[in-house]
Amino acid sequence: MDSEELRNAGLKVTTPRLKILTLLEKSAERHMTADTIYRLLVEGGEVIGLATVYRALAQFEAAGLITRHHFDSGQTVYELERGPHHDHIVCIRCGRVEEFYDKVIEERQREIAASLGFTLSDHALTLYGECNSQDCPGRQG
Amino acid sequence: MDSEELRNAGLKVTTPRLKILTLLEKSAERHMTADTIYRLLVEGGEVIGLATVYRALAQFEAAGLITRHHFDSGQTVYELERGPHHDHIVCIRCGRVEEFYDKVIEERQREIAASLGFTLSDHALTLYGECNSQDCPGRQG
DNA sequence: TATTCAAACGATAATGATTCTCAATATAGA
DNA sequence: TCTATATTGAGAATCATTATCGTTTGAATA
Ligand SMILES: [Mn+2]
Ligand SMILES: [Mn+2]
Ligand SMILES: [Zn+2]
Ligand SMILES: [Zn+2]
Repeated sequence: MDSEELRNAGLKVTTPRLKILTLLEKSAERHMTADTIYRLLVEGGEVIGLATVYRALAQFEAAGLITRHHFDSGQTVYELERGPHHDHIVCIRCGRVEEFYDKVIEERQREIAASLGFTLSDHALTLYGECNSQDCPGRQG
Repeated sequence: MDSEELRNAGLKVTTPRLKILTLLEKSAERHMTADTIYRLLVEGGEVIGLATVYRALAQFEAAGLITRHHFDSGQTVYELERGPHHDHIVCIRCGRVEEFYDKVIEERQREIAASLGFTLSDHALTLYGECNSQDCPGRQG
């Protein structure tokens, strides 16, 4: 249950936190902005403040429950930390986000950091391009 | 001369643009925020507006004279487009930025995009870690 | 060289995302 | 159930960036 996750993370089990966590789990879109989360909850009839959403997301991230990404769109997007690490490719036309993991790239990153005298602690890799989805506007066809 | 660069880029040769371009060329730090550029110019006795700096940087970028990066620090940083493409590693303690280019990673990116049905147009890769610089605060020793 | 006018400028207001403040409320433990 | 404390929601504040607007300037032309 979500209450468990919050307790394990050292966070009090509160109604707003449960609402947000549940939304993150059930939503079809894995990558969402704070405002999107806020809006979805409000549209769903919930009473919650935008500041609370931001606060909860910051706490979830500190607890390792979620990760945040800065795609070029400007806003920060959040996603539930489930499964192994991965990076992203974003369609510059329709915004679709796909995930990938590449062992070779991950290894090279470690080697590069080491060769430059850095102790690697994190990385951000995002690819941008045009997708071939049937729903993507601007597809030649 | 810098005037040449502006003309070739299809931009009028104006005093503010020359000041900014010259600063970008002469500054020891290759990666700077708009505000840093503005402040350095003002401190140097120049009269210029922050809005003008932002405008000029946007035009320079559109003209391919500079590139912009979004490191996790929040603000956008700009750098003169000189030499070949490269990515960055940033020290999370002192903010030092080093550049690198890795052929293997670049190739893998193309392959990954293709395998996911994307036409790759750009990418952003930034590594984060702790550097071993003598000047880096928090170094053990 | 003087004239002209669209482009560019600088000051400042506006915007959008995120964070802070604070009085009211809810949680976890006694 | 009672209490101390953490959390909440509304709205103000902040920070980076962009838009507005009256004035100035670059560069083409007379
Ligand atoms: Mn993801
Ligand atoms: Mn660089
Ligand atoms: Zn698409
Ligand atoms: Zn350092």
